[in-house]
Amino acid sequence: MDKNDLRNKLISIATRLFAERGLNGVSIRELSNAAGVSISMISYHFGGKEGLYSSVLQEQFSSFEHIEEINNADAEALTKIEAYIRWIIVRHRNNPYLLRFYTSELTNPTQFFSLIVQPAIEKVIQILVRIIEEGISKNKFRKDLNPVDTVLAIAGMVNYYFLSTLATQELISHSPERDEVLIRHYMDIFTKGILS
Amino acid sequence: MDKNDLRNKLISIATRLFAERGLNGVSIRELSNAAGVSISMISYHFGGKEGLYSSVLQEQFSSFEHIEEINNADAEALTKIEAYIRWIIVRHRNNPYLLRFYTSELTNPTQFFSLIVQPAIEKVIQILVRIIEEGISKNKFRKDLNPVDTVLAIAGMVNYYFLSTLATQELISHSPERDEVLIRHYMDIFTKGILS
DNA sequence: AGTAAAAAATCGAACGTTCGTTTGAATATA
DNA sequence: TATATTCAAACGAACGTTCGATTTTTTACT
Repeated sequence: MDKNDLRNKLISIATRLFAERGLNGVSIRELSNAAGVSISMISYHFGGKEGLYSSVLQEQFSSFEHIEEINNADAEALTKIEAYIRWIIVRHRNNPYLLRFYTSELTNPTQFFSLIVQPAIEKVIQILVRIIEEGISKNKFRKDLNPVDTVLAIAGMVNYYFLSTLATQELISHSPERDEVLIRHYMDIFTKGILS
Repeated sequence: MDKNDLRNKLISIATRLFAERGLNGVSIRELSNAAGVSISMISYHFGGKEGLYSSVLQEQFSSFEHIEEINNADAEALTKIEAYIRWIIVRHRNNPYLLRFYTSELTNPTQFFSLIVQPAIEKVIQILVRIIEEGISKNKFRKDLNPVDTVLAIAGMVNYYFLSTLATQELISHSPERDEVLIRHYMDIFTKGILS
C-alpha cells in the first residue's frame, strides 16, 4: 500500500472515532484494527497516538484558511457578514472538533493552540473587523459601533450554532431548512441593531 | 473523618482536576493522593470513578435550578433578559464543565444528558420564551418575532462568552469590567433589533 | 528490460507501565 | 459489641511504545 494511502485511511478512521470518544477514549489497537493494519503503524507514520490526533485536529482547522474568500467578494458589508455566517455554518455544522479542542486532551495543548487554533481565530476576527469597519466608513452601520465587540456578537450567534446542534439535538431539530430560518432570524435582529 | 467530609473533599478536588484534564485525563490514584486517602475510598463512596465524575457534573448543573429567580423579578421583559445574561455570565463564566459535557467522556452519556442536562436546558429555554412572549404581548417587542428563535439568538451571545473566555484568553483579555462592556454592547445591538 | 542492492513499509511479539477494581484485615465510630 | 470507614496489597486488563524479522517498493546499474 502506498504510504499516503494508509496515512489518509488512518486519519479518516481516527477523525470519526476521536470525534465520538475523544483522544483518551480510543485506543491505537481499535484504530489499527479498523484500518486492518498492525498497531505499530501508528507510531511509524505519526510518531505516536498524539501525533495522529494532532493530524486530525490540524485537518479540521485547515478549512479556516479559506475564510478570505468571504472578504474578496464584491459585495456590501452586510452581505459579507451573512456570507460568513452561512459559510461557517455549512462548513462546520456538527463538527465536534470545534468543541474537542476547547476541552483539551493533549499533553501540550498550549503548543497546538498557538500553532493551529489561534492563527485561525485571529484571521477570522481580523477579516470580520475589517468588514464592520467598511460598513461604518460607508455610513451603512452605526458610527458608534465597536468593531471588535460587534464581531464578538456575530461570532456568538454562529458559535451557539455549533453548541446547539451538538447538544440540543433532541430539543431542537436541525436541518438545512432550519439553518436558513435561523440565519434569516439572526440577520434580521442583528441588521436592525447595527444599521445607521 | 466524617463520611460527608471526605465525600465533599473528593468532589472538590475532582472538580478542579477533571476540569483541567477530563475524566480520562485524571487517575483515581492522583485524586486519592490529593485527598490524602487510599484509592479504594473512591469506589467505596462513589461506586467507582465515573460515579465521582457524575457527582461533579451533577453539582455543576444544579445551579440552573435557580434560573426561575430571574422570572420572578417584577421587571420589564428587556430587563429580565439582561438579568439573565448577567446571571449566567457571573455564575458560569469560565466554567469548563459547560463544554466538558458536550464532548462526552461518560460510558453512558445519553443517560446523564437526559437526566441532568436536558431538563436544565429546557427550563432555561422555557423561561426565556415566556419572557419574550411577555414583551411581545405588551407591545414592547416586535410582533413578528419568533420567541424560540429569539431565545436562541440571546443564548448564542451568552454561550459564546463561555467559549471565548476559555479559548481566546490570549486574544481578548476578560475581566469583570470587560464583562460589563460586552453585556452593554450585546444588549445595545440586541435591543434595537427586537423593540417594536 | 532485467536484476541486484537499498530503502521503505509492515508485521507480530513482547515490554514495562498504568489503569480501575476488589479483597480482607485493621481501625474508628456508634 | 456491632457497624462504618479506611487501608495496603494484589489483581487482571488495557494501554502506548519499541524492536527485530519479514515483506514490499524503490533505486541503481548493466
